[in-house]
Amino acid sequence: MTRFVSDSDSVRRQNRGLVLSALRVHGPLSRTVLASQTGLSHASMTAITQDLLAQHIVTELAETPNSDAKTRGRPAVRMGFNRTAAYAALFEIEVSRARLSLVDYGGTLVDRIDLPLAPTLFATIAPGEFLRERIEYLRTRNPLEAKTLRRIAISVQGILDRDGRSLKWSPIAHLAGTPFADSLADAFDLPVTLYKRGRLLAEGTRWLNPDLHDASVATVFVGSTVAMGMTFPGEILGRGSEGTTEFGHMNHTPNGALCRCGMRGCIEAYASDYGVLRTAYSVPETTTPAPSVPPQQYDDLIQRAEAGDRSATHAFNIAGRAIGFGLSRMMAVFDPSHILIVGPGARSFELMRTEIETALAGALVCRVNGLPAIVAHRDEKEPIFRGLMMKALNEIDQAEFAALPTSSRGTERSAG
Amino acid sequence: MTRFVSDSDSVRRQNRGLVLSALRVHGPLSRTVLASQTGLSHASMTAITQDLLAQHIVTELAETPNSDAKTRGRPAVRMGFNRTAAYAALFEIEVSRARLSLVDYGGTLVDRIDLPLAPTLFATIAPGEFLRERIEYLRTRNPLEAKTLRRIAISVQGILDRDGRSLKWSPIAHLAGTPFADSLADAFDLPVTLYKRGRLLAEGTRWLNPDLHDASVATVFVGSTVAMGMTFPGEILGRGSEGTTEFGHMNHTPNGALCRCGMRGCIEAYASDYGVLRTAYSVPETTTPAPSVPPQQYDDLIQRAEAGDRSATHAFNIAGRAIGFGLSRMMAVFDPSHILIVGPGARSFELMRTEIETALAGALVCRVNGLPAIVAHRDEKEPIFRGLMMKALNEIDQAEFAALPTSSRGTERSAG
DNA sequence: GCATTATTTTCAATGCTCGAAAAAACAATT
DNA sequence: AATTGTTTTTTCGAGCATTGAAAATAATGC
Repeated sequence: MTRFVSDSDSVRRQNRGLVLSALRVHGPLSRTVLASQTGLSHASMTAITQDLLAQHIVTELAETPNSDAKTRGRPAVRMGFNRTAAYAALFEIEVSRARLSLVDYGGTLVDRIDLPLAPTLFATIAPGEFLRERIEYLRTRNPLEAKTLRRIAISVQGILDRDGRSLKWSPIAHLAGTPFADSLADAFDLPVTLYKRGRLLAEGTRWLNPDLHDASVATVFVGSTVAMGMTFPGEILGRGSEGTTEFGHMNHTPNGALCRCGMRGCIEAYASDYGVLRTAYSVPETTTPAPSVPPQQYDDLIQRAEAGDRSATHAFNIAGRAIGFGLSRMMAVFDPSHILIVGPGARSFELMRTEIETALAGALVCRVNGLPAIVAHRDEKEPIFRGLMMKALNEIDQAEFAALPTSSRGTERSAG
Repeated sequence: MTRFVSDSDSVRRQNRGLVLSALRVHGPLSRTVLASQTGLSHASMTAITQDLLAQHIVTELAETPNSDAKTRGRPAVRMGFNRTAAYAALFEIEVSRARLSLVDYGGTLVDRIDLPLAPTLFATIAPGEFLRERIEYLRTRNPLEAKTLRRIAISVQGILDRDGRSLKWSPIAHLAGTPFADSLADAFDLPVTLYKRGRLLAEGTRWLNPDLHDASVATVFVGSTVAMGMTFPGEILGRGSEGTTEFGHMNHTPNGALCRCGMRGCIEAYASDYGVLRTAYSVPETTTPAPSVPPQQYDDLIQRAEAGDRSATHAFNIAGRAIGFGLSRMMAVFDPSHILIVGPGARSFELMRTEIETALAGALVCRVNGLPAIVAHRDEKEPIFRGLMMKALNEIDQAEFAALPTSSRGTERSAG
């Protein structure tokens, strides 16, 4: 069932959620602005903010005695998140590194731990155990915040099962198949959620780039892997597995180059760092890819190609072709208005551009709707973190705080 | 904005919609069953059905004096749609034929007109004009029903614009670019909605096959074209353009066989009737496809292949390969639990099965999640009609009848 | 005719929203 | 210093849809 009975409870949840959502998107707002943004009446706005204040979810901002913009009338009091209302622990797990961050309800970083990840690590210690220890450490280092820790959110790479409770496959060694999310949930008695990295990248990029809010966007990561997330117009944050793809492992050429995943002909096998290097150095396509490539080596190749080196430019042409046909094929199913190329490979975008656009031009959807706008952004770390944090905080907003019952307004109503 | 303010109005709309939806899915139900199906209380059920009865949207069924199943207690009175509450005109436009049906609110066919469509027709007469005349004719032939005609729904082939108001491209000659939906809406002052045929096929198949309700399904049409629609678990009917694809025009082979759409290497160019015939008769891939293929010719080829004819089986292998790799590539974006092959080409499914499954087995998603269940269904006309009808009736349910205000219950409340 | 049983309705309470009017808080003017 | 104007925020009563519990209804079985 997707649709449920609606009653006064769901009305309250919906409208409180609307208010928290508006604050999440726009930052601190006055009641009047909040009313017009959400579409609620001023009367309801008063009632809702009174509740949120009483429950210490938001606070009235002590406005700076800002003399530069004096306006007439009663001054607006802006409401902002009470940063101590909740905390979230955010884990970003990648192939060779991990990072654990503690953020407050307002979205400010409180503490952070960086962890290198040896490929053999999870063969030695159970992932759940390892993560539990790190979070425990973070909690002892921040005892005050630990008390109101409300959620653990984890960014992972690979294929999640339908419930999103564990990985069915992952490029991160020895991680798939272990029930680390559930063991963390048990250990800390907190909700734990897994998110696919490529999808967080897409949603995070949009948070950092509000123009993309009314667009449909395919955000492609190009680097040590190839991944893609989709975002749809209007929706602030997709629910469930919406927007996740296995783009990097879409077939490009039947029986083609060997991919790290073990299959043959994946886009990643041509367009990721190891794929491009393999082509450039004429290593046979069926050679098993190394677990990781030194960033320096990849950068050097880009520089060589930019300088005009034949085998290097050829390799990027092949990569662009793979990405281009992949996008062209994806567009038969999802037709975005914008395509973003993000990650280390974005630096080589101009080297791939012609091949990508040529491939796209061969798609009927593109002939009919025109080419989508294609833009490259270098940095991927910031949007991934932002996406993960926004997911976690939004979950607290909607699933926990919006659902809270009224703090018994109007106690002395008995008289009449 | 996707989310809106919730108030008592939206509560009523939601819950009335829930009731109408339950009746649409399960047929006539008693108030008690309706209450447990929707999750609403018996008290609310009484209120809602009273309104629906007063507004002549549903009627109490005069139960047949069914003596075989005597039960104790007050007998349940089942509620069913009032068939005269509304009527919908349904147009199915295809490349060489069109069909106009008049259905009542209960889903019963009232009248139907079949129309052959010459390829030059819409060059002679504006599509909007042609459709208007046919509907006008249907209305004069059914004057009583014409009075409560509430909606016109049209099944088309091709690419719709983002609002779904017109076709940006269509295999139906001279149809794209004409604002026939809007001119019909003006002429009759009624809502007119366009739906993509491949998507209706997917949704209609699910209405006829309730097992598929909790599954994610890719429904592939194989015949004079190749098309695909997606349905998602739980959702009764997808909204907007959800579930539409251009699967038939997904690229299979760069610079490959010429497709009817003018592009090269589309799946359709290999797997549709003209594609298979072209391969079987070794016609060059770059030969312009005929506008349509006699069904007999296609059937003959299937029979020859079934009999073991080499060039015929080869052609179906090529077709299966195109469909298989298309599905494998689609699964990087949408990963269904079931794949349905529907249409004339479904008869040749066994000839394509090995190639399809081999291609799917090469996808990482399939290695991880297992192969989806693949089933063939011959008939496509019934599910398309059913899908179109259900779309139209569901729109009347939700957008019109669920949104109706209360018929002022409890007039004499002033006393107290 | 009366007990039993399942369905449906009635009733009072609850909780949310909303429009209109009032109150509050400040700037500008007299 | 008091008054007026402006904008924000709160208060108040009305309206509406939901709900649980109790009552009414309509049949069967004995």
